[in-house]
Amino acid sequence: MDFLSGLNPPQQEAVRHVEGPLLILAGAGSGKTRVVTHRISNLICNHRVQPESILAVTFTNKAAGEMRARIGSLLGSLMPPGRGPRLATFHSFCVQLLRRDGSALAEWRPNLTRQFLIYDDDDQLAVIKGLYKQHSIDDKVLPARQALSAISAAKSGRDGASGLAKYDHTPLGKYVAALYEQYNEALIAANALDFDDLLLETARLLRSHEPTRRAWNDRLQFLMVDEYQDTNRTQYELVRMLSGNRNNVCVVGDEDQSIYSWRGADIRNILDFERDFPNAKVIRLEQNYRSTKNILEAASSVIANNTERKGKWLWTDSGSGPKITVYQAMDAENEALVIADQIEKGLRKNPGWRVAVLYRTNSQSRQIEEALRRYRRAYNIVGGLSFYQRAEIKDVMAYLKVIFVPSDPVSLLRIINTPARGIGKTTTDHIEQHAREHKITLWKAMGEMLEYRMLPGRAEVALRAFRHLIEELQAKAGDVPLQVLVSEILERTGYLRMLKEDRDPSAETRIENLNELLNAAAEAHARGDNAANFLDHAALVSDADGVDENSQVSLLTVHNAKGLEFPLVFLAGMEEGLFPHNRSKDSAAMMEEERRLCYVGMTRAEKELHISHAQTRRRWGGGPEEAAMRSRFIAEIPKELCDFQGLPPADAISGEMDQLGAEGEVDLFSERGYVRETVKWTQQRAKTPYPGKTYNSVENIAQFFKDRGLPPPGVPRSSAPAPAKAPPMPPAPRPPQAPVPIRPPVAQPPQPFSKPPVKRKSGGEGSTVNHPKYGRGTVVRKEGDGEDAKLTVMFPGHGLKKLIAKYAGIKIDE
DNA sequence: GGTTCGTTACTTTTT
DNA sequence: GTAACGAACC
Repeated sequence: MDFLSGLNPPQQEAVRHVEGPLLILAGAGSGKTRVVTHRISNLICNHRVQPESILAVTFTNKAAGEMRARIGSLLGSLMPPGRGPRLATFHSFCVQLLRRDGSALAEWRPNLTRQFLIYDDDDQLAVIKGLYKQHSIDDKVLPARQALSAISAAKSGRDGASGLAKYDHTPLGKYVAALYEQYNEALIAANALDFDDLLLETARLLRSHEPTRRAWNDRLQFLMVDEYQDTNRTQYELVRMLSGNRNNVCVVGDEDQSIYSWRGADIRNILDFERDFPNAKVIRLEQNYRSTKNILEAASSVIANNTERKGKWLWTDSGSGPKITVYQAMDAENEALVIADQIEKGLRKNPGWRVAVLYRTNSQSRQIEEALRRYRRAYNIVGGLSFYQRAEIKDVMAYLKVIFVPSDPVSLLRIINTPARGIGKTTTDHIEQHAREHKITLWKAMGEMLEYRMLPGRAEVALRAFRHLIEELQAKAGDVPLQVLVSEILERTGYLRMLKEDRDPSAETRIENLNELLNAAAEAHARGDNAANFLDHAALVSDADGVDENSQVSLLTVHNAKGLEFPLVFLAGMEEGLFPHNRSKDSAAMMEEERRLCYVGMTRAEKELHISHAQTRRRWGGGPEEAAMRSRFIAEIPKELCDFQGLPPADAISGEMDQLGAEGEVDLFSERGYVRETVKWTQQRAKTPYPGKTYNSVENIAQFFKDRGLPPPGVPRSSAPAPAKAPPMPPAPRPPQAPVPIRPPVAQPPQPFSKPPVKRKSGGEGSTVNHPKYGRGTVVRKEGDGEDAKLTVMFPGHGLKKLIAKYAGIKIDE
């Protein structure tokens, strides 16, 4: 079978390459995913390579899934059913390997069993804070977060623990080294691995345990690594050891897109590849298939200011396309409104386009979200606080961990008094002290103290009841499906009751999140996952996994946009101090990374790129408006490629002024008042008065619309399982009068959402169902069939609910 | 022991 | 604008 057609010569060369090391320097948009998938297919189909003996490492789980799907469709029936290449991120591959062979590590890491827990960021922080408490270290002297990042840098960096030496001469020095030791000891004692450990311990296992290494070298014949420029030292070692003597290793990367040096990524891995793997073949992919000429030239001009690069100049066959608009807003609010306005205009012209708003910091999303909500435009936000990071979800997951691994101190302390059950600080302090003194786990200490009646009466009763509760759940755990266990946790621990009795409006959203968790557990069970897989999954999902292609508008950081493309891209907040970020101003190397980040952002755009910045911006809510200068990166774009718009820039070159308003149809010269007029009109049309209160947290979005008896505008947070697309809206009457534009031309307000096509079918989309709690609702979307079908149902007064037919106990009306 | 309220610091980027 | 913490109350 031919996997070469439609590819350019260097792409073909890469696909044809079989044995030996290969470095593919793939510029932005040069079709590298295509090359990788075609190459894997070629190996399987034409070179009789067993699919399982290929390991391809991607940057996100989502990228792995997409690659799997593409290879599947390339090979079709040629792929033996139920088989396929191994596709994973470094972290998830390491978890698989350690869950399988990790016991051998106990020789070097006492206590380690294959049932280890994965400690995420929160867990790590809890460990540090526990140590602080133990040693009475003041968090103000050395913020726990800072200690953690120092420890992580020491673990994953090139210098190892000696990297801590730089703290020696600081007031914190005496703590850091000790903390590093004790932190690691705590994890070892808890049979837990943090993200760094997953890589480090896998490397140690392969390095030190020959049978394991040999087995994996036999198992894996071909290795591929995507985004190689963002691998760290440990990942490099893993690549070396996994490739064995064969050196059938193919790495794909672009030094201009290296944006993770701050978490240990080492650009030398790609720069030195030819030295590390002698006889490596190098292939450059320099034809860009993604962007217009203008966008590509602008991005290339920016990145050309970096010195630390191999140097290349991408080219494209495509037309020049429109100029890049550079909009100067009065303030951040205006910037957000103008972006929302431009999204409406853009989507009216090109209804099928997917749109991304990219920014440097997550906190910038708030104002953009608010602007989009004013326009009633559904959006998908990636990152920020993800589903599995929410307190209520973490609480329930902590119960699961305690049930299966009662020795885990972090989880135990998290839930021992959540909901409040009379086990207070004094009691837990006692238990912790007892555990430390006798060098036993908290769980054991708890047992001993109960056995020997070492606690005051009230505390003892409470603690005994808690222990009993956990033991009962443990007894059940093995026998029931995961979702039943989760539901038992919610009921028996009183967690659900606690939320139901909570008058705080956010409690309701949290209950909804827990329902989502139940759904997720049911799905996991249906897939054949057990509790351990479920916990692994929760720890390893990444923000970028939450990108939803079905969503028309996505909000995300530039970091999360890596590897993605959108016809219409907004790059917001291009100001000195923000992008490039203030913290990167100290060193030239960090500034170059900011520039690479800017390059990544710009090259996401296929058709149109809109850059914006504000003259003033508040650093935080209550603070003052602070003057902001536009980013140096804007100045690095050739002026003839730009269309300068918005307020006359204070720092503008006079020639730019001529451009203002000259472009005719699309005019971005919207003062705040003008955009407000547009918004007002929009709201009249949609009959959704905007009360002036800011609904700035995700929880509040649902509330906002619920209060008004309206369906929510769309997907709230990406990481939560996504509800269906925008639900039907009541038809809006025409406004009495269009606003008098302060300046020409008028922005057309967005159209109200049209009703999705209704299929009349029993239990299908459009049919009515009856739910025991929510009453009658309309099925908006249906996935799957029979009793396993997943229904997204609109319940008037309760909003959108995603249900699994079998568990929800709903009746379908005919 | 639990809850409420006021103060504080906070914003890079994330597997 | 808000999350996290601690003091002061119940």
